[in-house]
Amino acid sequence: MYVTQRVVPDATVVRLPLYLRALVDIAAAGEVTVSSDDLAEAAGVTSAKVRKDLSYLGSYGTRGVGYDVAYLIHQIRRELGLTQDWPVAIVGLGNLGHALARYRGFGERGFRVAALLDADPAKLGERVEGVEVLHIERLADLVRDEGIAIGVIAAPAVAAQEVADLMVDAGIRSILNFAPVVLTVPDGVTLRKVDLATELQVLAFYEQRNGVRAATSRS
Amino acid sequence: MYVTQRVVPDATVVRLPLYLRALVDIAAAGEVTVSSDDLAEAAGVTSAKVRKDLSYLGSYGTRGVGYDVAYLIHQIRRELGLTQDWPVAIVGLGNLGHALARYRGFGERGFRVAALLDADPAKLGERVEGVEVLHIERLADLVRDEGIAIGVIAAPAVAAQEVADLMVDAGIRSILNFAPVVLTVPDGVTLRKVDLATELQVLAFYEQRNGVRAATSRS
DNA sequence: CAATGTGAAGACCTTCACAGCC
DNA sequence: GGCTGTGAAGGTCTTCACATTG
Repeated sequence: MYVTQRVVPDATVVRLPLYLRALVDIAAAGEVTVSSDDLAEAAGVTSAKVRKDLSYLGSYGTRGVGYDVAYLIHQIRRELGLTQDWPVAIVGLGNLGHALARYRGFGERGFRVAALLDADPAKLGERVEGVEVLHIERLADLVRDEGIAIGVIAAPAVAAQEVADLMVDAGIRSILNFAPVVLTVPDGVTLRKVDLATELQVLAFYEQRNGVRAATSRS
Repeated sequence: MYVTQRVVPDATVVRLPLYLRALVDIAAAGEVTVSSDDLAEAAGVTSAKVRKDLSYLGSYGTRGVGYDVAYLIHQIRRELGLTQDWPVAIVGLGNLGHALARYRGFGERGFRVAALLDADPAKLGERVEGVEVLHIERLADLVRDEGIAIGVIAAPAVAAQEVADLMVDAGIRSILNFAPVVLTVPDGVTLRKVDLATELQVLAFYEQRNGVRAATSRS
C-alpha cells in the first residue's frame, strides 16, 4: 500500500478538461501544433498558466514551435484517465435526473450512463435513452456487474445523504452531488458538488455590488 | 458610514450561500444562537474559516456565546443581495433548460424564472410552470419590462456565444453558462459557468489516481 | 470560562521574467 | 527569432493560536 503523491495541483486538474476541449476544437480546425498563447486564448486563461499547468504533465512542448496537438490531447486524456470508458450511475429521476440521463455531453466524453435508479416505484420501468430505471436497491449489483465507479446524485435534498451512503456501501468512490445539501463521505471517497442555486446567489452578490456603483468586473 | 472599505474575498462569497442554507436549517431546528464550531459542522468547513469569513461581514458574534441565528441570516441575505427578488431569464429549452425551468430550488431562494426563450420556432408557445416560451428576439423587451438582471444560458454550445452577446446587448450583466464552451464577455459583466462533463472528468482523474483497487470486476 | 475576532504563519496558486532550446 | 519550461516573486486563501471580550 503506497501513499499517493500529488504531482498535479488541484487547480491544474480542473483546467485540464478545459484544455482538452479547446485542443479537440483546434484539432478539428486542422491545426497540427499550437502555442501556449493560442491555447490560452481558446481556453480563456493566460499563457503562463497553460505552460505551468502542462509542465506538471511533463515536457511535451517544443521550444520555438509549440505543442503537438494530437500528442497533447493523448497525454491529457491519459492523465485524466479518459482512455477508458467510465460507467456512471444516476440516482434520482426527477427533472434534473432526466435531463442528465439525456445529456449527450457525457457520452461524447466517455461517460456512459450505465444505470438509472430511483426509490419511487412509479418511476421504475421507464426507459430513458434506452436505459431502464431500476430500484435503488439494485445499485450494489449494478456496481459489480457494470463496473460503475462514478455515482451522480440527482435525488431530493432529504434523500441525498442516504443515497450517498448506499453508493459508498456499493463500492462507489467518486460522487457528483447535485442536491443542495452538505454530504459526508468516508476518507477515500471523492465528492464534488454542483449547486445551481448557489451559483445564482454568487451572481446576485456581484450584481448587487456592481449595480450600486460601477466597479471592476469579475469573470 | 462606509469609512472602511469592506472587501469580501471571492472565496468567502462562494461560501456565504452555504452558511445561509445551514443557518436556515439550524433556525428551523429551533436554535437561537450558533457557535462557529456548530455552523462549521453544518456547512462542512472548518470553524476558523467560518469565523474568518463572517468577520468580513462585520462583528456579528458575541464572545462566549456565538452568533444570533436570525440576525446572521439577515446579514448574509443582505450581503448577498437576497433581500430582493431576482428575475431570471433562461435561454435554450432543451433537456437542461426544461429541467432548470422546473427546478423549485430557484424560486425557493428568491430567483423567479421570469422569461423562457428559444430560437427554435417549434418550441415557442409551450408553457413551463406557467411561463410561456418566447422567441429569443424578445429578450431585450423582457429585460426592460421584467427587470431581468440574470441570464442563464442552456443553449447548445455552438449558439452560446451568440446568446451571451444578445444578453449583454439587452443589458444583462450577470450570466450563468451551462454550455460547454468558453465565452467572452465585456468588462463589467460577471460570468460563471457550470460544466457537467468537466466535473465528471475531474472525478475520473482522482478515481484513476487513487488507484484502481480490485473493488470492481471490470474485464 | 467560552467563544469570537484577528494578526501571523503557512500553504497554495498565479504571474513574472528570462534562461535554454529548437 | 520564437516559444517552452521554470525558478522566483507576488497574491490569495487557509490555518494557527491566542488576546480579547461578554
